[in-house]
Amino acid sequence: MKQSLLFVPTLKEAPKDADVKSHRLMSRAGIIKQVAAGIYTYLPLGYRVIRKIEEIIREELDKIGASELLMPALQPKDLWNESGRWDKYGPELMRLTDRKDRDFCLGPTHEEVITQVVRDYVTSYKKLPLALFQIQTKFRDEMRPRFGLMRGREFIMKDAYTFSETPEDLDRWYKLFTKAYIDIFNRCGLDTKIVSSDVGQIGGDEADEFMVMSEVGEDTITYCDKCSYAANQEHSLLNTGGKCPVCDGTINTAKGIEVGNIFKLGTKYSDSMHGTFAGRDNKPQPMIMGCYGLGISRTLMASVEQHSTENGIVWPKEIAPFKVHIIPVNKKDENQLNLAYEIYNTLKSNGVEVLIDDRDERVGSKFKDADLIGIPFRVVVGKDASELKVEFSNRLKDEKELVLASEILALI
RNA sequence: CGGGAAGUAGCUUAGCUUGGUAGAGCGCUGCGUUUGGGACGCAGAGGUCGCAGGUUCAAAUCCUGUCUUCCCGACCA
Repeated sequence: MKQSLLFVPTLKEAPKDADVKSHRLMSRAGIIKQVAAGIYTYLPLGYRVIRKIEEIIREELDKIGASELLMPALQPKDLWNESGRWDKYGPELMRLTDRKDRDFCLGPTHEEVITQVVRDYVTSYKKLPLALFQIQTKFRDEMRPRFGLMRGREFIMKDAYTFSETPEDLDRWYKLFTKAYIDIFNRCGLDTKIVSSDVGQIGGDEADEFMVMSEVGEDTITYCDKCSYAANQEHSLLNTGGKCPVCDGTINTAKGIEVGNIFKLGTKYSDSMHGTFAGRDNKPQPMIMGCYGLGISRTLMASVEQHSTENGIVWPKEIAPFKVHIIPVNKKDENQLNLAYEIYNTLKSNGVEVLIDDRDERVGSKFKDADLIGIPFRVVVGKDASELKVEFSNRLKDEKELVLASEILALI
């Protein structure tokens, strides 16, 4: 892609409303633009990262046998009355009426819709188990949206639901999703801790959260300094210096961003919404459900929070909007420009996502922008172009070397 | 929803105390000079001073109301 054609509106100064690092950087780097409190536009660069995260999720969920569907954001009140949540959910539920004055809400989550879908089609144990997921924009009228993409009123989420015949099968799915989540977050370059949590609004029997350790996190995690014990503080009620409930270690606390949560729902929704199937004895029994959320826009935010300095982002390889950034120093120097395009074409024809800064900017501005937008590999084509040499840097390792243009493909 | 802060050009902001022609930096347009870390000169464009009412000869400035945004808290994934 030519940078002159890519819409990357970078800013020298961050908008004053951006307070946390990731918000400042994403605003300055042309990743997102705020539209209202907790509502954002994903600009081309940001949307590329979103799609990378989504693809990783699709690959990993495909591996465990979950299939993707897409449910409506707009949902009728009737369905929410079935589960009883129309009245229980409170003002966080975005409610609206259509022209006939019928009540609807914008889905904050999709247990009701998915239960309706599955109960109407799956009527026998022979059709179980089933794992379905979607990637969709969710709506929650937060009392206080904050920290950029951290807590939005509109956000992108992957939500999955499993339907099992037995508790043992639910346990199996729960483990499969746990493993898939670990792989997804690893591939997104995020270091996560799995902590046990309260079941909250969604309800159910058991729940775990995937936390990215960060000072701007809203949750407090208690964890043991010796063993692998970790829990959300609201759940564990432990404090720093306390004794580990599992071993003889000591409890520490740290802030975390919740990027994923998984719940064993049990029969909460299949009971209230008649999600039953004919069992092996031909008697109706409720489907045993699990639900598995993963905040995609929040994962983007957490990743920037973790992989950046005040000067810019350094994307983890797998979610970087591009892999290589080529910067011709002086466009008027034919040697440089030709070599830059030669490298560009070679990389492109080898399937490498590459961005070339072909803009009529001074090189200083190009470097500053490149630092900001954080593409992991950088190729600077400058004064050594006549000898076919360029400066190659791996920004993840912060090293620079002069290499032959022909070597680049092997270095990335 | 309680407490605090802030709304002036695309972004950052000065001016407000003490009412009297709305200023700067960045960005943008044109011309020239520059060209390995956000260049320089000259000439320009761009503003319902959040909105509504009030006081006044006169309001960005004073008063009232309202909307929006951010931060802390409570709540929530």
